[in-house]
Amino acid sequence: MTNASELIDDLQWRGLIAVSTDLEALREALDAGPVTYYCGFDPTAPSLHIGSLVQILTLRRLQQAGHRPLALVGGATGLIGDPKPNAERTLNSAETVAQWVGRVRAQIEPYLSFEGDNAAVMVNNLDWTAPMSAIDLLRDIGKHFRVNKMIAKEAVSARLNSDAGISYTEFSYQILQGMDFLELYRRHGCVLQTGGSDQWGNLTAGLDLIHRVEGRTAHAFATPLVTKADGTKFGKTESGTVWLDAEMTSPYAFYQFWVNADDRDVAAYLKVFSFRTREEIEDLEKAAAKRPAAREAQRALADELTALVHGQQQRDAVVAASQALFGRGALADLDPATLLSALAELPRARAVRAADGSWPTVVELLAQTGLSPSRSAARRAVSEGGAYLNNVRVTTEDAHPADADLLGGRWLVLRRGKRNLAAVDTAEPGTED
RNA sequence: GGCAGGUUGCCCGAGUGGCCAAAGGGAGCGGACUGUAAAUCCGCCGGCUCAGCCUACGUUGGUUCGAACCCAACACCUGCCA
Repeated sequence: MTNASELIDDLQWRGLIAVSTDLEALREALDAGPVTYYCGFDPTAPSLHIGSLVQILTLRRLQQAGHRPLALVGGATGLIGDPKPNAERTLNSAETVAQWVGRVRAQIEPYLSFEGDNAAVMVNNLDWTAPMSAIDLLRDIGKHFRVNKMIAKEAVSARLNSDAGISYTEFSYQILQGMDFLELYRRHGCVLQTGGSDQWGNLTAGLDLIHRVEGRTAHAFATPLVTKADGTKFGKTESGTVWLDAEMTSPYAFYQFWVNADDRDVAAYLKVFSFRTREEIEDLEKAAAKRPAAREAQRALADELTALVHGQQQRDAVVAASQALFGRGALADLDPATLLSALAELPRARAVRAADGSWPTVVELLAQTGLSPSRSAARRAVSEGGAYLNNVRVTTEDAHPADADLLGGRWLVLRRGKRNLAAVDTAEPGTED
């Protein structure tokens, strides 16, 4: 077991502790032996996204230090909805939530070990919430919650002051999460809860409840909100949220997300997400400062996380694809296998010959593949010198691909700007492979 | 309920009868550039069958050769008074 000071120091150095209860008390508890701790994930979508990765990896870090994780998937809280600052959530059906519980659970499992003395346990708060009657909830739990305190919580007060207001349903959310901590304390001796800083109000609801009911002081710490230097929301790209599910965000897109991290953010991301040692991370920071254009730090981060989330094999495939697509060599020189796997990662469009045997113009293809939102934009891209066919700049607006351009006799690679790529398949419909 | 002001492109915001697809700023996009990052500079930034046409300045209708701009009604927002 890693000693407590080392563990806490490492978490602090990584910037993973944004707010916490008494850290000295937590150190003592961690030193006294393996601590059982938990973090909850609500099934609000069929997959978690990279924002949740901070929580998952924090669970993993603590387990690697010898402590015992409980990963809670909120079958009950997912039916209620955690108050968002701006708007009331739409309720999902019980079937949907149940299905998402299964998916989210399967998504978390690979990061934890279910063997050994500190084996992880998956729990679902529906198990203790569903059987409870309204009377039990109001008498046994509700009596310990002061409304004055509940409305003071940031999530609730923001909503009370907003036009959206807040439903009793969402107002009650903190009671359920507080109850979870109490229940896990009773069932598993859980004395530490982690979560995102936006959850702090909910974490403290549990601490208070345990204190009132059990007379015991438990611990909690919250990870910071991961931010981006340009002020936009972390975990989003032009094409939407970066999900952990390979079907929803391809491993290639996932890898590209990290490769494209801003220089100003990459050091912080390494600390939060990477399992590299402090020395290794500091070396990467130095390399980034010295030669930013090489972007070694981004590559290291993308490599590690793609392997962690999608596996070594996928990592190798997307790295090879990225090198092929962004490399210096001519695409025509690539071996067919590498070419095909690289193309598999890209958005795809199909092209057919016109009656006279010619292929559609590059402008047409840019619009069709979605690389440019309209034909006007595609035309502009060409006139600005930002359109490429097989990584060669297209210089005239009426340029057509020629048969000689077809890679492997069939494919075209289109690019707009530095990093937006798409594949065009020219095979006759029905004749492909 | 009364009075006053407002509603412009992704956002902020100028424009009060033709020179307005609409100033300026932000965001975004492209290029240069040191590998897909940043900074900086330059260019672009409604659509199309692109020297032209179409759509667009809250909604609907009207005045006019011509309207984002004038008039009327409606909707929503803001301020002051009750």
